[in-house]
Amino acid sequence: MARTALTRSEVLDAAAALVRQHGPAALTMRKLAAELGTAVTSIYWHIGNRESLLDALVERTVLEMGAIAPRGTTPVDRVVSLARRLRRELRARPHLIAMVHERGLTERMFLPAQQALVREVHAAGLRGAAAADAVRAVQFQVVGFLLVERNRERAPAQSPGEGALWSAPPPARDVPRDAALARALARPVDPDRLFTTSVRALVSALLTPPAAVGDDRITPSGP
Amino acid sequence: MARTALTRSEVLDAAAALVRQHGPAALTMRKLAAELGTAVTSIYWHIGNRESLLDALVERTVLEMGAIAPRGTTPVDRVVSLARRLRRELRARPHLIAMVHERGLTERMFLPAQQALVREVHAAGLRGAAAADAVRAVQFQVVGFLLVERNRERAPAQSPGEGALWSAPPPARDVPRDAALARALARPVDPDRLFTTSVRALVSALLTPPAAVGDDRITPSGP
DNA sequence: ACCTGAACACCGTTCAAGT
DNA sequence: ACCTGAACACCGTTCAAGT
Repeated sequence: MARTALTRSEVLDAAAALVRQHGPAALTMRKLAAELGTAVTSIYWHIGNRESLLDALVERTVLEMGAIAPRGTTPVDRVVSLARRLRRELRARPHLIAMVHERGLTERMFLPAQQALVREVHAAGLRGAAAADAVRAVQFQVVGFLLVERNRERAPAQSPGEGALWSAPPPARDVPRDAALARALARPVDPDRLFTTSVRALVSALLTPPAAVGDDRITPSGP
Repeated sequence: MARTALTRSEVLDAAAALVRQHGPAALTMRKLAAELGTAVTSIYWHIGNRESLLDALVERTVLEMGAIAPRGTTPVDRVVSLARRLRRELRARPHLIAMVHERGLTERMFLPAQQALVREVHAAGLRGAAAADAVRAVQFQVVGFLLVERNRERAPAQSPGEGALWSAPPPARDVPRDAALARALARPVDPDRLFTTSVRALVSALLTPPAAVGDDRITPSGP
């Protein structure tokens, strides 16, 4: 009995520790109370129910996600560097990022990064709606890649995986027989490389003006 | 008492219905048993525990996800059409897709689509490792976009959202003041349009070799 | 082979009662 | 203002027992 007064942030710290080590499922109110040396119900007084506890945890993570500075000289390089640093930051907090995602707050967490993107896209000469499109395309691309990547890491060995399927002869009739391609697809993905390649392709297509060599693109009209 | 013999697929049907309507959290063994008119423990005999029930449900969804045929004439158009049809298919099954994702099976679910991509990328003239890179870049892009989109839909009105932040003057010093851009970013995202724009940008950057204007593509006979 | 109820060990949450 | 234990309504899972 008679421990020092329980504080909200103390509860959050303990909860964050539990989540960090064993994932959000391991965070039960009773375990948390035991960890803190209090009665379960004290937590309710300070934070409310489990849901708002998780919300508070997520809120914290979002705030910790500060602004990021780009590097490089060309606009494409700078945007790519932004994307890569974002990716590194997020990969350091897998569980909490997942919880941010589950709560639909991923976008908000990315707002500082969005502002940096706006700066670079503007510097590249894009204006108005076209600039906004470019910013959002990159943002979706980066966040999306991270989610896919997280997904893949959780299930490292799937069966049948790409490897098994592509080292055998292609099952569908009209899939071309390209040995080098099949070999490449049978190898595991190198996320670093794929990420950089993808972002660079997207960004250079978005930032370089169409150059108008007899191209058919005018304004995209809705389908 | 005395209902017709319980079958595995009957259990799965009932479970799928529960998930479809109220999400996976609403799928409790007791509710499911009540729905089926059996004892809770009968389910254990047929399927095992809750986890393997969910696994079976996910397995089913993956199998339901058949191959998809591309449309259009140019390689870029055909790849974009593949991406768009994939997106439509997946958006029809939000809860189950989320469960597939949680189990790290998203990649496997996309294997048929991957084969279609290989076909198109090959037809566009890419070979070997470069072709594999292109296929994977597109695949990650599509899956990633879907995950981000799902995330956004779950939290339609975030505060402070992009809107609030961009309709006020930019908080960071060196964020450029571009009224049209700010207005565009304050408007809600149009996912259809953004998706098509992004995929098209990525694909055209990946498929068009840096030079070469006069090349003819090598035919696929497309439906 | 299939199904059952009882029991166990866990949950989150509420509430009246303490200080 | 802060903390408590008891109690409630839910879980998933096991198991011995039925047919």
